[in-house]
Amino acid sequence: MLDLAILGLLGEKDRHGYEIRRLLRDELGLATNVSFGSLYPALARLERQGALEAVADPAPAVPTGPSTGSLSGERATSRVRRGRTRGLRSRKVYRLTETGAALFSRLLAEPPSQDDPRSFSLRVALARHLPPSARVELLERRRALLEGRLDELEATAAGTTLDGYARSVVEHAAHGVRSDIDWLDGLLAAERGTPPSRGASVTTQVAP
Amino acid sequence: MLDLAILGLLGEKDRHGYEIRRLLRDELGLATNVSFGSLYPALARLERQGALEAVADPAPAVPTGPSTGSLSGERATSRVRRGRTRGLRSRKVYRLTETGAALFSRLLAEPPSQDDPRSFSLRVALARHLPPSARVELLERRRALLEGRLDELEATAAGTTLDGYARSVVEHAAHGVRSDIDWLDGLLAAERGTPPSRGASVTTQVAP
DNA sequence: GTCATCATGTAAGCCGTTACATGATTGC
DNA sequence: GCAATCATGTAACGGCTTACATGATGAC
Repeated sequence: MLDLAILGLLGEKDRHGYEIRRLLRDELGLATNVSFGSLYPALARLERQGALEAVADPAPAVPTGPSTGSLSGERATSRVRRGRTRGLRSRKVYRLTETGAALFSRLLAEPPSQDDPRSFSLRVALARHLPPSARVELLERRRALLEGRLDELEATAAGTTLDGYARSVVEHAAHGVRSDIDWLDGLLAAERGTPPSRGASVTTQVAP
Repeated sequence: MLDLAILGLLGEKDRHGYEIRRLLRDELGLATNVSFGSLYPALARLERQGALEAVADPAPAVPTGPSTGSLSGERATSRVRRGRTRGLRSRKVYRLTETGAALFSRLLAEPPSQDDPRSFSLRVALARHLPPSARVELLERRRALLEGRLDELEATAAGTTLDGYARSVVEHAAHGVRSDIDWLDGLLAAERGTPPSRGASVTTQVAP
């Protein structure tokens, strides 16, 4: 999970750990901040595995390239390089290697863990890196799973053993699942180029 | 989390582990089955702590008594005792002790972990055991938390850096949070004896 | 007599957390 | 010069999962 998210973020551009943490929170859906105690070890591990490599700092100045985003990088570099001799406890910027890119594809393609909805959401958030057929399969698998869960929830709600509070919880859960299914249907419709219906458009237009 | 759920279930009546697992799934909202590897150790631990005690077995057959409680225990014992000499690997039925009941109240009252929505849902499902003021506080705290989360999500969605898929994920998440808030508002209204509005009633009437 | 289901448990390990420790940069 | 914030890391631990091992019961 974390690995996949990190790799995905690093696919866009080189970044350092602290920045990744912020992006994890508000670029991808991961509501809560990942803790450092899990982020840094993950980065270290990925580096050991050869999926990432530390690039002393991004953009060794010298604007020889047409680089995008290098400007800020350059400034950062010069700042660090110029820095106090004590240096080295500054940002550590990582770059995705080819091995890492391959790992990313592999992780992204593998089925999300049944539980932990974040595993699924993350894959959708990164869906642009997936071939269209894989996208549809991802969405449809999830849809089937939710359909099953909805049945269970409705069966439970039909039972008579529940008191008001417990029943309300179950009914609200069922409502949430229905809403998820509707969302997936919207995404699937967009995926197939079939606008769901004129007038009532899906909340988001997904196509590039 | 698990402890609280177990204690809650055992508060109603004596049960054995396997049964608890089933109830965890479809009586309380806990969608997915708890694994044995986590359930049985939890039961053992609670027993060691004196929160539970094993009562050889409750009542198989022999409808001699109107018994609630101890009588059935005796009968159960007899079945197990009578059993194949190899016995003893049969069901192990637990009863909630007073210590356990106290522990239950304590756990139920303490604030749910911010993450893991199940922690909150579980408390709502068991809300009948909570004094009304605690119920309202539980719901309002959650409401405030969700309100904050919604702001964050909307801010993220407003950002321009997201591609279609990521944006859709964030927007759907925001929708879910709004739906949760509406649900809480319904529960709070019911809690205060103020029916939300005529015509559009809440999905569930919570009052006894 | 054998298969499915009910029932209890142990062992290893994953994935994350909190708490702690440290250093660098910026603004006042 | 000091505080806030940015930044990286380690240590200990927690809760849950999977996989494994075992036994009892009932149906056919």
